[in-house]
Amino acid sequence: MSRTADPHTKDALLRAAEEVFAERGLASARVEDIARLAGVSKGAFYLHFESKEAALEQLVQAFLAGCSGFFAPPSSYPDLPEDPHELLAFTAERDLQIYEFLWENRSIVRIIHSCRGEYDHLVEAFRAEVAVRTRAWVRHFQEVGLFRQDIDADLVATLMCGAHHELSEKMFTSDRRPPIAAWLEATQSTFFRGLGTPALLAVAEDRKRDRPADIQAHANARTRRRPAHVQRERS
Amino acid sequence: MSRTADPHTKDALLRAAEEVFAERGLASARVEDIARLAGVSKGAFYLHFESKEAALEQLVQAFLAGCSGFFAPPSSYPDLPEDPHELLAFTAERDLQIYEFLWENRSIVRIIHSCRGEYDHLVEAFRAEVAVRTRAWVRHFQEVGLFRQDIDADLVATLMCGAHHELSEKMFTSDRRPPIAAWLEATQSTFFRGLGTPALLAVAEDRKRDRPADIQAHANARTRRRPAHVQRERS
Amino acid sequence: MSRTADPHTKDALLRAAEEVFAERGLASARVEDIARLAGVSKGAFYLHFESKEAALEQLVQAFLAGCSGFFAPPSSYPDLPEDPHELLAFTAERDLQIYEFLWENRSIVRIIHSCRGEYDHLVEAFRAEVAVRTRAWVRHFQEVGLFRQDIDADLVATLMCGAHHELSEKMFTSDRRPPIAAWLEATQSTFFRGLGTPALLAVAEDRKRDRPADIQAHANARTRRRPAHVQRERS
Amino acid sequence: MSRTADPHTKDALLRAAEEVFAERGLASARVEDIARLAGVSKGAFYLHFESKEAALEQLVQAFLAGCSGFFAPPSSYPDLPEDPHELLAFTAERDLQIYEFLWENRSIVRIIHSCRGEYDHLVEAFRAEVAVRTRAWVRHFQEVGLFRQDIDADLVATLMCGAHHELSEKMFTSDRRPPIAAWLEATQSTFFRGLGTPALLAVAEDRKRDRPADIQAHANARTRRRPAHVQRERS
DNA sequence: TATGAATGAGCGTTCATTCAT
DNA sequence: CATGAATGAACGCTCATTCAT
Repeated sequence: MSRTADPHTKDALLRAAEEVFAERGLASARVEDIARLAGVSKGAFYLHFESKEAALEQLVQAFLAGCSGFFAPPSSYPDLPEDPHELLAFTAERDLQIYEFLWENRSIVRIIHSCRGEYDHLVEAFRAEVAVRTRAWVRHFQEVGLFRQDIDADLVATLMCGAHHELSEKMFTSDRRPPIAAWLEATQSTFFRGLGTPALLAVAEDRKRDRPADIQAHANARTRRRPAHVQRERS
Repeated sequence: MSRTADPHTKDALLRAAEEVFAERGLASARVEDIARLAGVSKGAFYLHFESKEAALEQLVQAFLAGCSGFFAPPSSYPDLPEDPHELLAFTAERDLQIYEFLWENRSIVRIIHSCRGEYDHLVEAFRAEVAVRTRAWVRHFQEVGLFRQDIDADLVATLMCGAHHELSEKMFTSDRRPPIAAWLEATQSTFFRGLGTPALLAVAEDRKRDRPADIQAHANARTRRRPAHVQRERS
Repeated sequence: MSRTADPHTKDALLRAAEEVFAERGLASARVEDIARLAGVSKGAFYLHFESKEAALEQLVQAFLAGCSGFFAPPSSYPDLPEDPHELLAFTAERDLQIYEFLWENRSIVRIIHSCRGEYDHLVEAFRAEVAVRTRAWVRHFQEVGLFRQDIDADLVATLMCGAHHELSEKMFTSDRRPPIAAWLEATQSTFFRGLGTPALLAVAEDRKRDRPADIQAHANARTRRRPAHVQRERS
Repeated sequence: MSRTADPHTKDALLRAAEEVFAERGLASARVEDIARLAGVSKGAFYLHFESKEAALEQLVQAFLAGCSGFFAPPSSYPDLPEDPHELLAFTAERDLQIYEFLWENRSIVRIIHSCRGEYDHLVEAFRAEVAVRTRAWVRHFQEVGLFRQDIDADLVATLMCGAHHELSEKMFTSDRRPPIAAWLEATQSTFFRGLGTPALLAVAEDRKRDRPADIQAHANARTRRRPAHVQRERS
């Protein structure tokens, strides 16, 4: 009976906000630009969001929720494989998924990277959580005898986060999809050598022999973009 | 040639700008705040700077020039030691100096980290240059047989830049000076193991034996704050 | 002639408008609030009223029409009693009815009192009319020898209007019904003494002796709310 | 040394605000209009006032302060004359001064009269205070035997406030100065008859004989416009 | 040089009104 | 008739920049 809401509008606004925020920064992103890019009026923006900040928050939180889903701490996997082979396979696959997700959400990642100053409360907790989880994984690897005992888990987590942070940024410098699998391979190799025990290196060596560089086979493992309500099928 | 302006004013404005930019972000830093903090009027600001952006630019470029001085590519050192021991000592000392400089200039570093969006042209070139120089050093280490041949210098430079980037940020999370030398020690150890040849590891092992943890001896090596043209004489 | 609209809707909208206007003032009353309070949509509001102002106008005019009905000039009563006793009884009863009506419509009265500035064209004519009619009554009382000849009917009408205006506002300061009859008694007494001839005072004295404070007998004389065209049948 | 503030600006803005508020009502008065009328820019307005409301508040409070000065309660006059003749002369003079002041500040009075709804907190206290002081005067007249004992001081104060309220509004309906003294004469006469004891009436009669209508002699007693911070000498 | 009052473009937000359903 | 999403003109306020002193 009523005029039905154009289901496109809110999504279009979110996408437009994503783009404008990523392009112009948060403070200088203009609501008018977002609305124009979404093809609606400024008023329509305020029909869907309390404020400019609220739109950013929705954007960021949807992304963060997605991230969290991919990057849980080891304690949250009751059936985490004990076998080193399988554990490495598991983490490798998880990293691929994460990078896939980051690639899909590269606009938001850029926004988040620029969330310094007034808006960083939105991501500070997230950054801290990522550091904590990374450290938890480092410790887990120490406990199962794959990382050396003489490393400082906290510092190492910092280095790994930074390296991945930079690597993921490198992904976004061009619009072409980078060879994620190869990058991860090299990154893992570096950190495994840098932090691993002889046991880890042996297993890694085994794995390399098993997978003769067929590592591109994941490219179809489409992860959803905005996981919840905003599907983005893309057959 | 009349009496020149109070040389204190411009300097005070730069310091104030540094603080306000770091505190409030670039877009929401107000010229009025900068002027007030410097103890001068808004008008005085415009006697010294074309615009808010110009002040930022001067600030950033003075810092970048300082950075460049510390972090030259290997080709610019005609007398770079060939002896691995000395080379490692040289790079270790250089890294200490860089971190010292970063710590001294932590406000600007924070600003630069937030230079996304509208202002990133100011630092993009710098980031790229850092990456290029890091890669040059990686290649140099490969050439002298200290880093493995099978690593991708470009990717590895990315990882190292990212790790150091994050590590330097970690420096700024508190206002207390962190144990820089220990951090660098651990970082170098990780990357040396991750990327080095057996030759490098042997040398590193030697060095560790030689320096029985006296690594705090640098704490007084005050580097000047704004190295180049921004001297703050008027003693 | 199709089925007419739900007659409840327009009425509900008028009631809601009355409440919202009275509560928030005219300029800051929002159509959306009115519609929500009436339990209909914003669109429905515009099915019944041209604009926000039109709704106000209907509201005010319905009230003014009601007022006019109660407070006609003496010339419009062909059978106005000539006997002073009866005339005083008539005007006393009329005043009670007016105050009763004002009490019933206190929301609108409050709105009207705030109708300065942009909307006062709606009530200016009414105010003027009230003044004119009051003056006509003053003159009538002069003609029948109850008010003194040496008073300025115009000025006196102003004073009386103002006094009643304030008195009626005093009614609305609390939500409890005030002792209207006593108030009117005292008010009439003051003005009768202030303006009346000895003849009037004698009659007033008589009347006071006749009515031994039975003045609350009117409290059940419910006058209808919106008297004229806005009847709320649909019983 | 600095560019000195145009002393005209703030005053011009206050006067302009007075006019625009009086003309358009508070809610729909546009800052831009005020600034334009004052001959300055919108920004200049905010240089002098925190907000639109703040300007109104300054305007109103300066006026209220002036009013209070003129209309103190009897208790604040230690040397209030006991002689009825002199007391009446005193109050008559005071009323003239008040009306003079109201006439000078008629724009603000109009604004205040329209201060219903969102802004009435500014004047509610004032209205209440006026009522309280009026009642105090009524009681004083009762105590000195000039007003009858059987009147309700509270109600009577309401009537008098209302009458004067309306009378003062009548002043503003045209731009020509009304015969204030004559109006007050008639008003006092009405209320003295309505409320006074025979003693008061006798004194009033005396006074009327003494002053053969020379009542316009006050017209040059210019009271200053904005009394507060702008002087209040007039010993 | 230095000041700070003045400017005015710009932006976030509101809300009366329209219109597709 | 009814709905409520969409529109867009306002308007309050901010702040970089100018300029008279």
